Amino acid sequence: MAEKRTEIAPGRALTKAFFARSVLKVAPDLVGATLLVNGVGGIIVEVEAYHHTEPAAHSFNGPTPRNRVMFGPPGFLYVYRSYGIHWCMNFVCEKEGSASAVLVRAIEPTFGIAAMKRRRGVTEERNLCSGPGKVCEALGVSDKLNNKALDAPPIEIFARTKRPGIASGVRIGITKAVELPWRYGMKGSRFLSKPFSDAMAKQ
DNA sequence: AGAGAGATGATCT
DNA sequence: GATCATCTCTCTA
Repeated sequence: MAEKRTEIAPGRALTKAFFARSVLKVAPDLVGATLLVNGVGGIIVEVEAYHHTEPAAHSFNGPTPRNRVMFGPPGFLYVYRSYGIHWCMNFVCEKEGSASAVLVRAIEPTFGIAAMKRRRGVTEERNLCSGPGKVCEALGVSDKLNNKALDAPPIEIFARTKRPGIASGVRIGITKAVELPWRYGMKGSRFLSKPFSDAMAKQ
């Protein structure tokens, strides 16, 4: 039988103004948007918000060489090395100095699936982009894209055309501010890094 | 299906 | 020297 796919088409291209809002508004608004890097990517199904006022954020202790992009204007990409092995990508939000960002945690692959399979070394689509490190490997994101504008090549982000059901819950893999429910995802998606518990789910 | 451990290196104390 | 916004493999069930 045919596999169920999300029925959200790419809408208009997002510009920096989209990101110049509260990170807690931008994050859920990104669920359902389409992210492409050099034409490869798909529908964002899971993100997390980080803000310099809470200790889980890289910006919590002020600017450093690594996190300086977070302290700049919104609409730029922050890429960092995770556990010495993986890359993770973030969209800088709010206003200059706010040092807030949205971590891209999972994508439903729709464009360039063959390239993603080759880069990841796996064939199962559910395993291509179901985690922040996997997303960057599949989309070819590394520190070379750090500080790149989100509305210019090689990055394209398109608004969603309809609002999906949004689930929220606590963030994954962190040791500080573990109680904040700043993880957002598409309800019922098969491409999440981890399911949302029903208790935390909301419209 | 869930738990545990190893890989691997930049960043910061 | 410790920490870490992760992933994959192996082991037990």
